[in-house]
Amino acid sequence: MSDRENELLEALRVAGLRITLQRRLICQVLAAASDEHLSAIDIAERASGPGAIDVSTVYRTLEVFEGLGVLHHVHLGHGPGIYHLSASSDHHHLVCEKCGRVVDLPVDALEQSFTGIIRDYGFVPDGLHFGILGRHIDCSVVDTTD
Amino acid sequence: MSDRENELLEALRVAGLRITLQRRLICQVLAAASDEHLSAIDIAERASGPGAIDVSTVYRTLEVFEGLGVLHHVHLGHGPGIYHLSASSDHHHLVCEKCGRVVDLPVDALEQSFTGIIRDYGFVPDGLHFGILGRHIDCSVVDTTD
DNA sequence: CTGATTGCAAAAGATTTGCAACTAT
DNA sequence: ATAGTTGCAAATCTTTTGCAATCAG
Repeated sequence: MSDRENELLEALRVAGLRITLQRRLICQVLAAASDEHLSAIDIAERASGPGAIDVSTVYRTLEVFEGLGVLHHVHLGHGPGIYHLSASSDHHHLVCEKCGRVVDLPVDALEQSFTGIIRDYGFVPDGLHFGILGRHIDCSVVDTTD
Repeated sequence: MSDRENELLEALRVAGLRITLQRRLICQVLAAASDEHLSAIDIAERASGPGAIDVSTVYRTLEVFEGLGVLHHVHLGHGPGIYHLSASSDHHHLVCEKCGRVVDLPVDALEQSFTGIIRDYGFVPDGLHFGILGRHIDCSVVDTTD
């Protein structure tokens, strides 16, 4: 059992919540996929073959983990939200509207501009919860598809 | 009839599309609400009392206007997309996750940081299509609600 | 006239919820 | 034992789509 997986289960224990088979499986999937962008349905399918854990259970479990602060979800454009272990969430997502690829952007890369916004607008961007949409340079050339 | 309203109708004419009563009404609503954040359903309701124009018609009409480049929609967090006349869309939306208020942010305010991202990541953020979530300073103080 | 447009109803996709059965502690 | 969890089915919400009827040009 990986460290990350154990961390998640430990968070449940500390909170006095129950550790069920379904939760174990979900933890495994999350820990194994820390660099991927998984939707709740992806997680349900990976957790033990297609359909084995009900999506409602997955949503409820993910909600619990978010409440414990060990998980976040982000929205990368249209389509389902995607889930991330907290420690691997400290980056923004640059989502290309053309090709769909996602580039990770370390938080500090935007920090300076955000400082200006905080000063001038009294607003603290979270930035981790929604992707930043745009286009790769390669995808920015002449384009009649949209 | 306002200038903006006329512009929208003119865009339809130029494209050889038809000007129907429903489209006229939708144009009126859009022109009158250029500073508001309206969802498709808001627009349907305002267009002529509750339920008078079918939402599917509203969605199709808004889609046409987006295709003509005179309208954009943005996503400000969860919930429905909101629609904006193009000329009034040249700002980003700072959406407070706590109080829900939206602060408009001129594009140039983020331009500099985006320049850095373009250079370092080969990525051109669009930024206008999704809101930037975060919190007002006032809403950032101790908070146990999430 | 004729194709563009509409309304209605139904579908789709993501997420949430009610509830009875089940299980970890 | 009992409160937390699960699966299932149904509901919700936003948006899309099929289709026959209607209407603008």
